[in-house]
Amino acid sequence: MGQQSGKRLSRKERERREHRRLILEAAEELFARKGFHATSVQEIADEAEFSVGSLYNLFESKERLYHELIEMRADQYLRKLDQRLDEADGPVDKVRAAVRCKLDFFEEHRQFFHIFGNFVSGAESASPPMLSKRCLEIHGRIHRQLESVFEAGIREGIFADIDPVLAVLVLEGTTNAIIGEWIHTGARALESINPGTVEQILFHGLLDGTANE
Amino acid sequence: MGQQSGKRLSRKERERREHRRLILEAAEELFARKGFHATSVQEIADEAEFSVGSLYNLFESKERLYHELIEMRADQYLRKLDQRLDEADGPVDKVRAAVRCKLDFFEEHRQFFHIFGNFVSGAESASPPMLSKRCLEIHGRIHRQLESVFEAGIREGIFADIDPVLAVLVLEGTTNAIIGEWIHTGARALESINPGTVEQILFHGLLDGTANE
DNA sequence: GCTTATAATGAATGGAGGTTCATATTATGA
DNA sequence: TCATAATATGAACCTCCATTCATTATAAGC
Repeated sequence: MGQQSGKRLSRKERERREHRRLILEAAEELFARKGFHATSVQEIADEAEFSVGSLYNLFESKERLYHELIEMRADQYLRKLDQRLDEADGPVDKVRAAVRCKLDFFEEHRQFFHIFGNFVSGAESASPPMLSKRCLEIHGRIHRQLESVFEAGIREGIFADIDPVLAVLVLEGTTNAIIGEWIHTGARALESINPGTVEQILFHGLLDGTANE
Repeated sequence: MGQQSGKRLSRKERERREHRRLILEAAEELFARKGFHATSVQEIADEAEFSVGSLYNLFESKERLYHELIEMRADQYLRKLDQRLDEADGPVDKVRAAVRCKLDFFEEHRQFFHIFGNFVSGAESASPPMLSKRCLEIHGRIHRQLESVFEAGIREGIFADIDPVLAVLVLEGTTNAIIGEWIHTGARALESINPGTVEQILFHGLLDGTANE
């Protein structure tokens, strides 16, 4: 009985995963709207149309559920970023790709930005129980990916000779602020903000290129 | 008895304020380290060496205490920013002043960054009970101040013709990311990050000025 | 010193919510 | 159809606090 070999999963296992997915989605919605502490397990279960007990059959604890949610999205994002970077040619295009990738991702997972936001600000030890090892690792990988793009660009003389770590921070900080504002003002889609303008600023800065000082 | 006219406060009143200050400081330390929900009123009282009851004589509720703390720092920051902007001459210098002001402020109130971070990411409705009206108003004022700097700069042809709102977001996002990283890595002081470099990037962008495309 | 007003105290209260587990339900297979 | 295993359920349990308030300590006025 049971455990199929290789790819194929038993119906049981497929159902289990589907149920987990449903609960994770319900949780995302609630965590995003009300935060970790203000969301009760009962509410999550209700929203997903399961009992509390079932939820606890699928997840070890509320905290673990929270972590798995973040890990899921972080993984998803990392995969998307890797792919887009791979498709792009040359440092400038790769930076463009990274910006678009992030905007696209958070347009699709708008709610997640509220959750993600908690660890933007370096709030590791904060209330929603600190990120899991796994998350920090993904975060590190994303940064390293981007750093290497800048390193390449600097080597090729395309980017100014700036600490790549700083460059990544500027990239991340800028996109975060823009996404935050965009979500905050409830704009329907990111059309309202032209990604080209963002890139324009990132690449050329705020000063008028024609004038001086 | 009591209520002095004009400036002079009764000893009672002065003590009252001093006690409030002590509690706010203790609360800042704890909220920053553990977040709003994970910090108990008992702990705050202990840290400040008061009884829980006394704390409740001085503050209406835990939530109000939290809000007053944020309002206090936000006020402080707004005053500092106004002053620095006033002292600076011309748009470029004013932007420089704004960057330095922020770096200075969070170097002095490092802990507060963790609390502040919660609302950077547009997490208005999140767990630490949504910002007070007052806070949002201060936040708005800060942004408007900066926007007007950019507007002036654009009018004078010094800055590129970019939506001032966007320019402010870039400024805020960049500095947030840098301060976050700086605190995160536990650097002793902001010397480790040269503000000049930050300004360099903000003004001139990431591309090498000498090369092209 | 005595009386009264003012402030400080911390044990008791009440409510909220994470987790468990005895029971009920459904699926499986003979 | 019945016996057995696997799942689902939600009420009860237990812990943790925010808040209150009767009591005690302190200060002010006489």
